[in-house]
Amino acid sequence: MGKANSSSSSISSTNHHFVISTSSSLNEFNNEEFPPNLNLGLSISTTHYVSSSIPRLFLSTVKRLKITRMIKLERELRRVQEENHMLKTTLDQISKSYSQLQVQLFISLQNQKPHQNIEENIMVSGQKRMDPQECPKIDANDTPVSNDKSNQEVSGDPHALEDRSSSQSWVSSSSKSPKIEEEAKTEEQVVADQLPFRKARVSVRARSEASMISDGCQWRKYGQKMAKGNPCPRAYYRCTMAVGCLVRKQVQRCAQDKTVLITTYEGNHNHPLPPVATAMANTTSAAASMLLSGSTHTNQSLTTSSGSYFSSMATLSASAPFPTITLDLTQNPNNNNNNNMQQLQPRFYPLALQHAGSHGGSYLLGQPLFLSQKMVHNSSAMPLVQLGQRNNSSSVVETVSAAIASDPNFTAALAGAISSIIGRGGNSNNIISNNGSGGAVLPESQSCTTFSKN
DNA sequence: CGAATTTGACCCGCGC
DNA sequence: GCGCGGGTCAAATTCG
Repeated sequence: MGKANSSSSSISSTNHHFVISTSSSLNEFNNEEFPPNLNLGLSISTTHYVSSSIPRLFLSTVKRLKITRMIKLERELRRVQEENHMLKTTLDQISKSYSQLQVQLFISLQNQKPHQNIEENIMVSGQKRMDPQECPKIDANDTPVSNDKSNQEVSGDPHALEDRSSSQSWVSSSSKSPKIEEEAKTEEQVVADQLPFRKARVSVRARSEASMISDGCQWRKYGQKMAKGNPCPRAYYRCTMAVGCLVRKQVQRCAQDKTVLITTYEGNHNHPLPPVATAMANTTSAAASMLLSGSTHTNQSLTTSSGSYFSSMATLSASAPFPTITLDLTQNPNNNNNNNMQQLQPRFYPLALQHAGSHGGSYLLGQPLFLSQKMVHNSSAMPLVQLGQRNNSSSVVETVSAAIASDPNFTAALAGAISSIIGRGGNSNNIISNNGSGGAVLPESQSCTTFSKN
């Protein structure tokens, strides 16, 4: 500013004091966007007193000019702050929309080959297709292992998102080949560029007597520890289906109800998964995606509509250390006053699970879908997809995609996905058999599949 | 004998 | 800085 301006400001008699306490918005403006005068005005953040030696008339004139100027600056500042606030809000919304679109895109891509055989294994969300040599063990799991769901969960969108956010450590510590490592790194970079560094987890709680529920993947135990607050030890497993697979899981019995087995998955598979696992992965990935894209909002409870099988709620926790999705399916479905639900009981289990502890002998299936969810983000409850609907043609992916597309509320998306699973009943990929009524028959023991927070 | 599991030691982050 | 707890490593052990 010119000399005149400088002098005028220096003789200001006002006690005008610019406080730029919430200057974050201002900082975002380029200097060029700022009127030169504004910069000057803001720079004068201290009170300036009048010199008594200056003629009174001149002083009042200067004072008036100064006050006028200050008022203008204040208005400008207010306007800029409001504009900045609006821009931030808009950016926020765009970011969320972008995340959701990413999920949908991924799901759509996967959906192009939804019902292929294992030989045509689909790369898990956003993951590259592996060379047969890189994943020699994959064919082994022709058994329609249901735990795919766990895998899927890990490998699905959650992977896409989680992996990107969490795989770095896994990759770096793994013994994968340089080629794989490079590819994985690329994916990670993509994710890292797109998402904040967060690590999502998806847990599965199953009511089972077995020590572990098979999920279609091959796991190797690498540790066991006693966790605080739980008399039951926690076992640590890593996926061995492919070299350098980033997925790990923890298995522990619920302290309150030892019949409930809690399996927590983390990371994305870097190899193809059995179709069933892939389908589930899509569902869980959608959940994780929503979780990750929702940022840290306040926890919210969501009660499903009365017409669906989902009587309780799912829980998504974005709180540290890891955002986790919790789906509690262990509750007794009979408590649900849904007629359809009871009709399916007690023999229909949407999620095929295999008792790993029994060496793959018997399969555990989740009880009739019984979801409990708490949503972290979006509060608006979306109408749930009726589980009673038995659209065999709709895949989990499709359902989830549609649900997410119509509303970001994950609860609904998950509900739709699971409902489609039920609807498919005796999918060839499932171990469970179709009893003709669209439900899967559960042999012997019953288990609940639950996604829970660790 | 090789692969998988067990288990104590170690590392790291976090709270006090 | 120290202790605690979660997670991982790796040698020892077990299993097929």
